[in-house]
Amino acid sequence: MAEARIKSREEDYAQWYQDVIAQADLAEVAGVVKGCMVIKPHGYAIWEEMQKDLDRRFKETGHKNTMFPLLIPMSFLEKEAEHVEGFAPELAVVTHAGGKELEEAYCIRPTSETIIGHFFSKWIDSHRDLPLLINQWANVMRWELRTRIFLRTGEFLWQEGHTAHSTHQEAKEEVQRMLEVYRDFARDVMAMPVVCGIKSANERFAGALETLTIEGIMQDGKALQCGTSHDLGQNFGKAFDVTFQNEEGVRDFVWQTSWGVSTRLVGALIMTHSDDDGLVLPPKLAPIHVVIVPIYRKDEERDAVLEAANRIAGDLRADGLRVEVDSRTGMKPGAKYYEWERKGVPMRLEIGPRDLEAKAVMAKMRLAESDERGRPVKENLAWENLGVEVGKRLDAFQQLLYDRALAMREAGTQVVDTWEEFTAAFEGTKSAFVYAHWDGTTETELAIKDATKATLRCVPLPGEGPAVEEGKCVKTGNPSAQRVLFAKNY
RNA sequence: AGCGGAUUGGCGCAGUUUGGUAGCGCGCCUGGUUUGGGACCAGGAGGUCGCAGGUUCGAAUCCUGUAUCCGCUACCA
Repeated sequence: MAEARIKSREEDYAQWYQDVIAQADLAEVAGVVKGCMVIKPHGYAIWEEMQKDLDRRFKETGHKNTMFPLLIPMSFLEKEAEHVEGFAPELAVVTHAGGKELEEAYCIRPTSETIIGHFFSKWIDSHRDLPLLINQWANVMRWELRTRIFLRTGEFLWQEGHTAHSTHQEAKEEVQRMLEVYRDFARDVMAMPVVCGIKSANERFAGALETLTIEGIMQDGKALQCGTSHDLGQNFGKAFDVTFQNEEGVRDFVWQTSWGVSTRLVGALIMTHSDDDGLVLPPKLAPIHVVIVPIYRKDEERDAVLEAANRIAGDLRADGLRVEVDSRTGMKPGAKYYEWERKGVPMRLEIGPRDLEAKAVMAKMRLAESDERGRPVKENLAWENLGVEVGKRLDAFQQLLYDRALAMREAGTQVVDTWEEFTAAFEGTKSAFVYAHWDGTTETELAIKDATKATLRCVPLPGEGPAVEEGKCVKTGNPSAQRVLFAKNY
């Protein structure tokens, strides 16, 4: 009876991912604009929850929001050699406007370091202007060759923080601080454990001295870069002449940082928690915490049930919960159950005549155990103190998701010392988080990628990954200071 | 960008080999009966077959070009 709306993860992981997005009604490929997506209300609502939480964290760390132009003069990109080399191949360029060819072409921003650098040079004169701490919520465009919805699209939403400091030390502290904001957000809000580390020279941001990253592991063992924080040094300061006079009256270039996360996080959320029944959302990001499904036969029952459902919804909302009453007619309760489960709603309350009698509701969590007859376990909750009890269960659900994700990461993590073990971990389409010694050269990094498709995700920061010890490179046998993280990636 | 596959009502597909003017399932609309894990009956609406050329008396079907999507590769948040 149950037609397979969602391909199982085991059968076809990539198809499963697309099916979950379609069935949860999160987004769709635009089609009429190559590589671009339409984010639908349920998907956008998740992004809005992410924005709300992150925006608060950015403001708590002293940043203010801004808006810079979508279009950037082409000459701006060319001012920083590595930057233009890195981004030129994926630029969309505007050559005509107002019915005539432009004197100078604009590109649609792939990121805003250059145009922000230009304005920083206008705004900064004195050490008293520093630090300058801003953020922008924006769309950017990178003309990628292959689209994967939420993970890699031509246009995407993100935030980009840009800061300027008087010393390199202060800039480095900012880079670290914002990485920690991302890590905390991933862990505490997305229920997603991440590995914090430093990108190799080969993987770092075009124009940065150093790029810090948070790397998440997906259910298929592949890594997803979930956020980055860059130490730009004085590269953009020099390119855009961003200088200030220090306390001694000496003019110097500012030290800059930039950091960002994107709507890719929605993809990370899906591939961390969801299952073959569809989307699974952590309560802290779920647009709907609780859906109430009324059950009735006769009209009199219907009125009484709906009245109770609406009253309960009102009470729960007053407790700060996001609640929806599914009062659609002509749809059996079972059909509603499946729909809300596909959409990832963490908790469902069923209320019918029997419950009115008992002054209670039946509660079912999105990840319920099944009984011996294969039916999901439900729990009877009294009306009295319902908000408190629901809140407890949502908190427990948030924790459960984190625990599951952490267990998944542990099961998918290996410490490897031989090339045989290394290649075995990445055989065929397999992937895992593999910690192995590396000799520190780009040459070896590329040779490993060539042989196994595994990429160097990061050099773990202190406290991340296995205990630091010296060893020999898994590929070349040359000396290595510590193990680094390899995985195939999205 | 390279190689391969695809594009036919909202969705999933058949029809293409062998050219004759489009069909099925789901969904949708109306009415009725239903409603504690994906309801049923009856009636109904909806398609210039991705787009542009060409061949032909006639093209969803053959040819050329092109766009978009999917898979692998490559590039990247």
